[in-house]
Amino acid sequence: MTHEPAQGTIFVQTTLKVLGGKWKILILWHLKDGARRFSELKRLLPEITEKMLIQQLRELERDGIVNRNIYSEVPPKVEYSFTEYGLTLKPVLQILCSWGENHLKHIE
Amino acid sequence: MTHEPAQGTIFVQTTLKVLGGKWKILILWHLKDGARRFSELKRLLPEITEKMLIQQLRELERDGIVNRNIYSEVPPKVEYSFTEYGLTLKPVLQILCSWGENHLKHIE
DNA sequence: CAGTATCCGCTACGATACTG
DNA sequence: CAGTATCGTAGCGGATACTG
Repeated sequence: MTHEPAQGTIFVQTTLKVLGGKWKILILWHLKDGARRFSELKRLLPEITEKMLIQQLRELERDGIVNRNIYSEVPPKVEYSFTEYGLTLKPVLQILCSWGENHLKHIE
Repeated sequence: MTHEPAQGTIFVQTTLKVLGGKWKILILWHLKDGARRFSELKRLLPEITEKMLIQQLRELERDGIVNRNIYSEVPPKVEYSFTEYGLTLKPVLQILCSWGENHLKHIE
């Protein structure tokens, strides 16, 4: 499938709107193999602040990419996972990863 | 090819470093079908300022993604195009575009 | 045409403290 | 554990004017 540059611009921008933000792609990367608890994500992304983590998760939730599953326990437990629709992003994540891997080899 | 999440993080971050910046992906999108002059890119991206355009082009040049071809004419003519290595990004751009196209259908 | 050079506002992001 | 609530700031990006 080929795209006219003019039209394609809109499509690319759409994707960028959903995946934009400093942390979203990285968050999704850590969700791609299964659900993660809030605290797990914090541990996996040591640089991120709680504020940013929750903010970006909320936006991904609003865009229908991730689910927020609340377990009514004590202590509280919340897990984030891909929605079925969110799974369509996996090839995107995969190619971003592969390109980066190749680029590291290329520049060393 | 599957990646361990831990390692993969580095790869994804690498890609993000190269493609990061508000305009880079869009600039590359317009270069993907052939060389473009500076003024063409300005016209194709009406929202971008000259400063940002040149800045992002320079960074892409430094990363070996695009070539800057100067024609010693009057008036001056400069064309930007993918390097051979930069062409490896085309599949990435293509998938970002396709996903966005599908997402637009999905949300309407 | 293809840039540079300044100046500056905004907001995305961070640090910290607190809560159900 | 899983969040809120404030407050503060760096630096990304915009506006404008100028140049080879």
